[in-house]
Amino acid sequence: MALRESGEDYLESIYVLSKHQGIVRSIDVAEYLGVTKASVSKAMATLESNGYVEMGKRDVHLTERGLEVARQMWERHCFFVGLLEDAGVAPEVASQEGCHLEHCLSEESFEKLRSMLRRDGASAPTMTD
Amino acid sequence: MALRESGEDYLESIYVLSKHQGIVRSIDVAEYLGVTKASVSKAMATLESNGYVEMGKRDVHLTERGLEVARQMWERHCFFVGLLEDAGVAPEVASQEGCHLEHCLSEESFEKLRSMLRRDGASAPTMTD
DNA sequence: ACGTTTTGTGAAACACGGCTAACTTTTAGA
DNA sequence: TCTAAAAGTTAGCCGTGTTTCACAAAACGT
Repeated sequence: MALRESGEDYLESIYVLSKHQGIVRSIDVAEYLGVTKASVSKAMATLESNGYVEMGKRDVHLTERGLEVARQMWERHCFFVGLLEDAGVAPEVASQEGCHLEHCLSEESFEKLRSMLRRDGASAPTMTD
Repeated sequence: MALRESGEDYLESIYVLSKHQGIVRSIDVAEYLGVTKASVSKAMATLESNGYVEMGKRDVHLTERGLEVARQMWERHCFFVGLLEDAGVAPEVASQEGCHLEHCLSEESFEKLRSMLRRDGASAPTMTD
């Protein structure tokens, strides 16, 4: 089953939160994304059944497969946010809009765009990979 | 009521088709977007009730309000498609992915991005405004 | 160790945007 | 002009992703 935009967002947020916290719980994801814990619960069930995450008693973590997607999304996020910030967009707006841009391109297209614009990892929005 | 991505796509396609044809019918929009005429019918009803289009006996046309949105979307479409093509993405892929990119940014952010990348109207994908 | 608070889940509902199927209306050809 | 094809509408369904509300299960402080 193909991953949708919201699924990618969930994976990405688990990835980002795990860098801050180590252990990530559903409630953390809910707060980070601004959705209810019921939404996270439902989403995690789907992601788990598709092999993107594993759920322990009181934590969620990415599988190898989920990690790959999450890293890619985060990379794109950083790229687009940096690009927008360089263009003069306010960080908060850039971050918000980058969240949508990051889901629009295929792997190949993204790589081509990044090569052309070669932003050389400048200004990761919050932290580095 | 705020316009969603699909609403913007409908307006944009009416705009593009009207430049080819003059008169645009629901069926033309359906074929252009690859959806059923039932979907167009439903969408047009919503767009009309929100003042974006007006429906004659056998045509649909944009209101001033709808035209403004449509032109903006088309402008962005051309920008992103051109950008991707310059990056080496195949025209067909670029066009498809541009369709999604065009909905991600606010007016302000788009203008800033365009200023920075200054692509000077090069290579409008199909026709000019 | 017990009760309170926090966290997670399940059921039911909703919005959205598509679809099919059946129907009506319009257009247009013989 | 009349009938067949094309175009449009309506009703009902589906999948996705939310929500709220009620409840279950852990975790934690005293």
